Amino acid sequence: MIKKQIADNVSEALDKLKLKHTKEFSVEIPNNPDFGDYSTNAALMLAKENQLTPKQMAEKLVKELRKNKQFKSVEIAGPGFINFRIAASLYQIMLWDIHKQGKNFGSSDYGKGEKVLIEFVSANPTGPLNIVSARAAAFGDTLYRLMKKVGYEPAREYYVNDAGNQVDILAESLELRLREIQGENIGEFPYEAYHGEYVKHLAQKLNATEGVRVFMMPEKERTEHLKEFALREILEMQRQSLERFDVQFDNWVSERTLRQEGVVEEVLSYLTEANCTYEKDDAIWFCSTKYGDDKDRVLMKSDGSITYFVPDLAYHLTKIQRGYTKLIDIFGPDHYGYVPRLKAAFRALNYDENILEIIYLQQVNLYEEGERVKMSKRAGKIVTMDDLISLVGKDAARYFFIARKASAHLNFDLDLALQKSNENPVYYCQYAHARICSILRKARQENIYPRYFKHALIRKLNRPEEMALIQKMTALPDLLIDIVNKREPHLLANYTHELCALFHHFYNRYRVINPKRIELSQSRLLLIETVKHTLGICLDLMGISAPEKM
RNA sequence: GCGCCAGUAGCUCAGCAGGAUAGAGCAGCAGCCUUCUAAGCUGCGGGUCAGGGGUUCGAAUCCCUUCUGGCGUGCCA
Repeated sequence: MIKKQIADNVSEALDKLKLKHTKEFSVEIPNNPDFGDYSTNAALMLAKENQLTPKQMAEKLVKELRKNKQFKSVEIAGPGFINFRIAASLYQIMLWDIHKQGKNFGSSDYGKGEKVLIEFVSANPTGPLNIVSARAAAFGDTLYRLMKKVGYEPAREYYVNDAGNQVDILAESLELRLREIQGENIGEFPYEAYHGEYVKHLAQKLNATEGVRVFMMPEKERTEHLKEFALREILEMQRQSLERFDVQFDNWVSERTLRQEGVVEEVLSYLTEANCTYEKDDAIWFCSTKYGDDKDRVLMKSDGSITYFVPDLAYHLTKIQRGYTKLIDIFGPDHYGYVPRLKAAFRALNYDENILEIIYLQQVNLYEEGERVKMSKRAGKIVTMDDLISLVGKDAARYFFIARKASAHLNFDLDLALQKSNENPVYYCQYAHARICSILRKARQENIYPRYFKHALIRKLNRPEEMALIQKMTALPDLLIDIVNKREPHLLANYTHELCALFHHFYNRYRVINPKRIELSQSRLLLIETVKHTLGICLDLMGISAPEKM
């Protein structure tokens, strides 16, 4: 809010002084408070084009800018930075403005209602969700919340790969376990099959309800039946895990359904019409090399079955047909090699490939007693999303996942998370919120309320710690837009932590409630209530609860 | 081999569309509860921003290069 105002002030000053300004300059909050509340590099950036030295340039600007009463001071520093100190009165007005906005603070129409489809998690329906899925869930959901906040119309979608090879293997695994339960000697459990305990549980459940009846069906029917059962159960399991994580999807799209609707044939015909398929070695290929991929890709295998790529491409095309103008896919690191062919297909079919945006999440490594935990899905030896939530709780897990940027590997120390102590930074933020609530409760008991706006009242606020809190809060609306543009929700975690730090400093320095100084108390209550709203907004965007008490 | 991601304090990581003295948490040491929540605060120590070149008023940030680690490179999904 204030940044933009200052930038406008500088532009006005430049116009008045008839100085050129073709290059962009920035307004920043300096890390060193000695350099003021805000600072601009305008003189450094624009000196050259005006044939002045940065210092001369800065002097002219400063003279003009000092006429503005919102600035307590405007100084030149270093090689030609212009440093501003903001008058307390401006901060006071800002505070009131933020307070009035309540839960809407930070909301904007920046996205102009653009329809964005965020696809994430989309794990194979062959087992419980793992840690990477948990990371994807936290990341995708927070991105969704952020985009909504700044005026996009986003939707969350989960693509269910319920038609491929893997599901067949799942059905076979289930059948073997079922035979085992019924006393049959199945020999050694096949290497490729799913070894996880959950398959046994599913088999037990099926055995309890249907028993040997399963084996009275003809083989084909039986396989279908087992598949249906396993898919239903596992999807429900995944849905519940996500719910525990406070992640909901607007839409679950089934690959099988898509196939039944004939999209596979449709896509193949599109690609054929576009003249980019050919036959070789009994298979049908897509010449993706022509469109930037590093090798051609098989569409239909020599056994007549279709590759994963075809229905997935079809699925992406339905997103466009459904009116989305931005498609964001959140992928794990194992999909790197996959994206060029998807982009190639977009190009081949004359869609703007820039509609499709991929965010790669790097892998998550778990550490236990300083050792990396080795996991193997095949062997059924994995730490699941549910395990993690049970272990560290939803709030902590979400915070951990969001606090690291997507492109960085994430080392998750289980011992540390297990300790459930103050080592976990999420408590730091939640504690600030609970603390504020506690003060507000106390104030109510003493019949002191923050509600009423009076100039005399907010003018009581002038301490550096108070100004710092207000300054931090005013930065939120721009920050949210910046975060969305960069697709980097971890910046929100940083911000939240910083805001809380400012509050804890303030708290330790000053008393809020002081019956002898009612107006000061009221003004500080107004301040901390505003911090509470702001903090609540941040936590909510991350899907972390904001406790009233701890 | 090629591609992607990473290398910043003892550990985990911020900072990177160039900006002033590189930050936080944890770990270590020393303090702060008769007053609104000590899951907090204050102070101290801790760095060749992997190495080397370059671009410029200025580089952790941009370019080139070397080294190290991870991942990817299926007629799997």
